Amino acid sequence: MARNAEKDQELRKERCEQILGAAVELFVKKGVAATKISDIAAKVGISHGLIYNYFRSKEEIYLSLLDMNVNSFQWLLDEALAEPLSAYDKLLLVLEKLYAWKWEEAKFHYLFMEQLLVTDSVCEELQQSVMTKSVENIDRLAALFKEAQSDGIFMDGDPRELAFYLVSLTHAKLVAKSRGLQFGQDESPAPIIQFFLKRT
Amino acid sequence: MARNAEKDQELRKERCEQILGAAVELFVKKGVAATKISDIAAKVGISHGLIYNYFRSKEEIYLSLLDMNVNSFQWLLDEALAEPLSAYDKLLLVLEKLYAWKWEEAKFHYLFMEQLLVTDSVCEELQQSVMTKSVENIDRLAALFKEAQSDGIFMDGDPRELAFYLVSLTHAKLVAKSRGLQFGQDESPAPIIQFFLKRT
Amino acid sequence: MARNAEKDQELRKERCEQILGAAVELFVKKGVAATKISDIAAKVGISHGLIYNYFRSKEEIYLSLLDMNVNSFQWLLDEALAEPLSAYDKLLLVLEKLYAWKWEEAKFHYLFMEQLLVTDSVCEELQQSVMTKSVENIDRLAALFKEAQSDGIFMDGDPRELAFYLVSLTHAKLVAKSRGLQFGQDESPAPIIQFFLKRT
Amino acid sequence: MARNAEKDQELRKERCEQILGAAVELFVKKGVAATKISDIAAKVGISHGLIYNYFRSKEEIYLSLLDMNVNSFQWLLDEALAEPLSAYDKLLLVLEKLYAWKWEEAKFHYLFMEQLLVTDSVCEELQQSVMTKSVENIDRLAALFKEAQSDGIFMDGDPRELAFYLVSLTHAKLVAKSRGLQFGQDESPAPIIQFFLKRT
DNA sequence: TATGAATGAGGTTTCATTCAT
DNA sequence: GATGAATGAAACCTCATTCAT
Repeated sequence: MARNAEKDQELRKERCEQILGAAVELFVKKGVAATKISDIAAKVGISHGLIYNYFRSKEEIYLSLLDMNVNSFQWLLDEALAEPLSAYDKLLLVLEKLYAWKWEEAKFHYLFMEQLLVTDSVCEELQQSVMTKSVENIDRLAALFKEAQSDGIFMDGDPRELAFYLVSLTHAKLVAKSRGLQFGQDESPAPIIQFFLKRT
Repeated sequence: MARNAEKDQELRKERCEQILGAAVELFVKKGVAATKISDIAAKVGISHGLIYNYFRSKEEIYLSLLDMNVNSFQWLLDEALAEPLSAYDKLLLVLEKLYAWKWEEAKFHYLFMEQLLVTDSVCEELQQSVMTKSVENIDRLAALFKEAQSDGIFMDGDPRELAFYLVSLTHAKLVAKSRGLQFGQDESPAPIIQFFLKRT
Repeated sequence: MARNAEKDQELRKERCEQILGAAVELFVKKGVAATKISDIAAKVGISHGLIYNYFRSKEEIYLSLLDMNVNSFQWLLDEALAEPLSAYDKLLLVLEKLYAWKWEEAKFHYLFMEQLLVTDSVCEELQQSVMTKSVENIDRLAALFKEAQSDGIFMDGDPRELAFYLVSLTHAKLVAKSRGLQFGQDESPAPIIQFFLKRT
Repeated sequence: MARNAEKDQELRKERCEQILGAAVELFVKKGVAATKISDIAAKVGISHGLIYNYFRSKEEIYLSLLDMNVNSFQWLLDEALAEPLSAYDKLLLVLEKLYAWKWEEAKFHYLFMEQLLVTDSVCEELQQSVMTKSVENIDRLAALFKEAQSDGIFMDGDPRELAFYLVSLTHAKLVAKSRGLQFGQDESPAPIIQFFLKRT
């Protein structure tokens, strides 16, 4: 009995993840409004009605993804910052972790970050909550930049601005990769760091 | 009695522009699918029915914007390249022109460039035509980078990759600006060029 | 002044006829509901707005046509019956006159007769009035048939039924002709009469 | 848990038939353009949205009916021709079968036959396909007429023309019946054949 | 749990009609 | 008289969501 219930829970969680995975892919490709519940269901291979056993609405799927995504970025930072490394190496680590994200996750993150403040598609309170976390994340990145600047290896400039550019460039590299417009030979995002090195 | 035909034509063109202006703003803010024809009409201050005197469908509005936008970028490059300047200064000029775009136009351009290859929302032939132009544009930018590299002042690297990053960074600066997250003090995009300077 | 007013009246009448002519053609070809006011205007070569200087509504155009058409059939019968001919020859004359109608007029007449009783597209009172005339017309034709039967040359049978068949066959011949499916060699509808001759 | 797949399929087919039945009735009564999807839905007793679970558009409903109808006429001929009867008796059988059609089906057939060549409402290819079948059908009827003529009992004349008249007269009798304008006493369409008998 | 028929709010689009010019 | 921009009611169609099975 308990075993079954436990197993059920696991299956349930797996289904949820399948649904979210399909959804993020479609949301990124076509936009939230243009993605139909039945598209998601078809991608997972279930009937559209079944989606509602796992999520109350399309909105809820979107909000789940949003939340997961911001938290995911937060964890990524947590992990990198916890390492006993120099600021420069921590930044490198962040880059690599970001770059290792599934493309859709990364894209979703970026699109979402961009649209958060302009859009009225997200309810106020959530917007606040996610925005807060988002700004916190940027600030922690900025703190890293500041540290790397005082180490004398990074270029001058507003650390928050530079942090934002780092995310943008990583995103651009991901976009290029996803397009098959692979520039350069290497799979690593490390060269992006070079943009921020001090000129003599 | 017929009205003044010439004036009519002018008014018609003006209405088209009003509609396109409202549309690009909303498309950028909420996405094409989430933008209602009646939203556009309301923004212009006309009835939804009137939109259809000027465009056959929402799709046609989108395609018009697409075409205008790619051409607009092309013209921008044409103008900058025609100047009797060094590669570096031409790049600076491109940056300034890009930055002087209306925010929505720039955003639309970027979003579109990103989604062009991933999406199936644009009909094949148009996609081809716009894609061709888009790639041409990047290539012309890349040629400028190459020139600046051989002048010895720019960093090494695939010129097309760098060109893509230039556009991305400009876009990022625009996004930041539109958010009111103005980093730094200056309105000029010139500092972006510094990212690409050679390190010693 | 008076001259001008008179001339104006004439021009006005001409325009009305142009409009009605275009309308009947389109109504027959595509049905009333599928015919747009702007279709009619385009066929006449005027702007759609101008139609409303001559008719209050699309409905009014339809009703005008209806009225004209029923009256036209009535006149046709009046003329044929007024001739000093045998019943048989009068019928022949009716046939020829019917056949000489413009195709659209004939088609409109037939379609209308068919639909009158089944449809709810025509307001009650008009339906009554036109129906009355229509039945009168059939009855006068039937009287002719009866006369021809008592002359001993026509087949037996309910005269009204036979009269209805006469109209149907004429219509069928017109349809065939309009299709370019001309059967037989002759342009005359006279052979139709032979269907009704007595067998020995 | 999935429901019984077979039963589902059956229910689905039934719904389709309900919809088509309601549609043909309304199309015949008011014309395709004047028939609203919600009219059809209301007649079936379902919501308008449900129609689109079974047909992609109003056009598709119309095309389905068209196809069914032409095929239905073809089958009717097949059956009659397969009987070991004289040409005359086969014609009689065709008449009876035609007359036994549901009124709407017959009316639709006739209206459609009439409008096929005049209209531009049907897409070219389908028009070709249906037209071909339609002409084939008329030709097979005509062959019967020819046979009956050589048996010496039928009047002279182009067999295709006579075949077309046969259909027209049957249709006229059906119209008369549907109107409650029952002429004569009998329910049988047989007397129509007498029109085509040879005169001495 | 799983399905897909069913609903209906809401979007897109059409077009009869009006009206300023 | 003549035009065509403008309106808005009403049609078509979509799709999130519910629910019987």
